Amino acid sequence: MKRTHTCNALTAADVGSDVRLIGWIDSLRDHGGIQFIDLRDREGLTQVIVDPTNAAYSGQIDRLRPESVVEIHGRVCARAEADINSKLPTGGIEVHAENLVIHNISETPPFPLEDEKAWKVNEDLRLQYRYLDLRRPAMYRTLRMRSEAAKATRDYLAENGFLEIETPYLFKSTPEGAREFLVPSRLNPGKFYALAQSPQQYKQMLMVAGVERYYQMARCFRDEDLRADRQPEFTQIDIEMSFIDREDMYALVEGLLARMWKDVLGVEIPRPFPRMAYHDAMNRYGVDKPDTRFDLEIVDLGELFAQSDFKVFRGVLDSGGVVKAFNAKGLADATQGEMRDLENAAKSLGAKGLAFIRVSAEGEWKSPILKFFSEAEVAALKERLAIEPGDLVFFAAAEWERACSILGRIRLDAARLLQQRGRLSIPTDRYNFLWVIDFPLMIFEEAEGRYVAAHHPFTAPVEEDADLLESNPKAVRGQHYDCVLNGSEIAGGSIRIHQPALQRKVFEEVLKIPADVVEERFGYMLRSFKYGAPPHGGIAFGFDRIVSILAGRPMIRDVIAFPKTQKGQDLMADGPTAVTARQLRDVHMQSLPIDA
RNA sequence: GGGGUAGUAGCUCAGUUGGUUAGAGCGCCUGCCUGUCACGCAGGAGGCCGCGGGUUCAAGUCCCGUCUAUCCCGCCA
Repeated sequence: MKRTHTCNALTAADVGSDVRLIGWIDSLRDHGGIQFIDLRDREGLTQVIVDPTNAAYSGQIDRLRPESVVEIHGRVCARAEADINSKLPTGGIEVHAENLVIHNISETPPFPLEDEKAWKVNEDLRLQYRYLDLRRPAMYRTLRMRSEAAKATRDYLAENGFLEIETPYLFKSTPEGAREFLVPSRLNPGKFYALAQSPQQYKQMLMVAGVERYYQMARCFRDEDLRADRQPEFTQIDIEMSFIDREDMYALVEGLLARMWKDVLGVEIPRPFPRMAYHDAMNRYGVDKPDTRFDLEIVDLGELFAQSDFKVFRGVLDSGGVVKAFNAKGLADATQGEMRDLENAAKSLGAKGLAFIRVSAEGEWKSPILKFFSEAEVAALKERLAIEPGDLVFFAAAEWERACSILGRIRLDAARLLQQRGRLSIPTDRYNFLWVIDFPLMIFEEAEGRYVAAHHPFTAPVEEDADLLESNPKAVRGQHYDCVLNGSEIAGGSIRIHQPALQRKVFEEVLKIPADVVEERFGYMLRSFKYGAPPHGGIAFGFDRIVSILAGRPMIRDVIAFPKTQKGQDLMADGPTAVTARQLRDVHMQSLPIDA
């Protein structure tokens, strides 16, 4: 080994020993007659004393630059009392260099590598030089947390009898779900693989195969537009179990998350997790992944305005819609710009406008719609929404789901504004895990004029609802469950259908997929179910999202070693690229002009 | 596909109603310095103001287009 110790290892106990250290020059302080080098490796920093008169290396030290890699041979010395640096674990000692080997002189880095400065650097530059970005302690820390989270996962699942099994990334195209990355087949001219968007079908086949307990840290590929929390390739903790029901899955998952939080953060999380029905989540928080760390809950005003003279509200109610509101407590001083942003956000979700009541510090109500309310309605609003001076109340009147979504979005935006004003605190070290359950199995897709699976077509209906499959599909609840943490969906799964007849019925009669298409896409699956498919169910965790929450980073790019940009580019290696005509010919493809 | 934000020195940014030679901090280079740890001091170099077009006597600044990054909507069974 080139080193005897890491740069975080030496303490007063090592004084007098001869050591070899190797690492990067974190900083270089030249005082003329004496020079200080902070030598850095992934573990920490050690101060090295360089004597410019030392003939063993005096000819070389002028070449030293920050980020160069050097090997130091020297003796550990105690620092004088006044020179001790209490900010460093190694601050009580320093290494006096007796010899120095320069392994690599570094050019000046294109951006500062100090954590506090680097976070402000343009991300495209950091991505282009990702190997330098990752050298920063904060980035190394997230990589390490990710590794620890993966290890906790493997430890826990292995202890619970799970087998880690790899499934193919090269799968066949199943255009039912997300857009896929296509891979041309050289050996099968004109045919294509698709990169797996998830191991869903394989893991169910493993259950038919009698594996009983499967998991995998699976890479998944989806060719959809990206977001701060979405990458074209991402990692799932993919789990499937046989002979279980929903309660077994909740217990397993709660145990796994508790283990991760314990092993990575040293935090005990309370169990069992609370549960909330999808309808309650939408009604109270306006989303299916509520952040329950703060209130600002939505209130239904249907009864209040059922007989109202205010035509806008009354009309929506009469046509089957809802009227809802929530009190953004203490936000009456929202600026015009902020109100405009909120209204635009509401409009982007299909609102016609964003009605509000602003209550001044003196208690005066100001609102464009106030004149339409009766005195009784005003009094009732005040009571239902606990309206006080300084409050700002938002309304939505629309069909149920739209009204919920609009206020759900405004609720989150309002919370952010309240946070900026210091009137609402949403602790980042609070972990509100939550099960969202009782999702509808199917939703009616207006554009296609048919029902589509809300989750995926393999989800089993809740048993007592199964009779409604044909008569009233939208009333059927699925045995689907989402695990939500602080407003992020971190896992989702379901108990699956394991009887071939029911699965075929869902495909053909409910989802209206033609029989020949069902046979082509899912024929093998239906066939397998005829040979004794066990009852089974599973779940998949968004591993990148979990790690980003553990690490306290707002975007998953920060917890992926080599992420892609919003346009799917790898700025470091510079992909994707064009390929040669020869490569295309090999896979029986031809490149056409873009506008052809 | 749509909407927003940003792009000025290696990095982070300032640049007023369009007006002389485009600035600051950090970094970089040179020199000095034996106790610093974001060392200090003195001096210096460094600019296609993203790119293309337009308006104007005059554009970093105004207009149009375009590229890149980013945030959001659609999309993500």
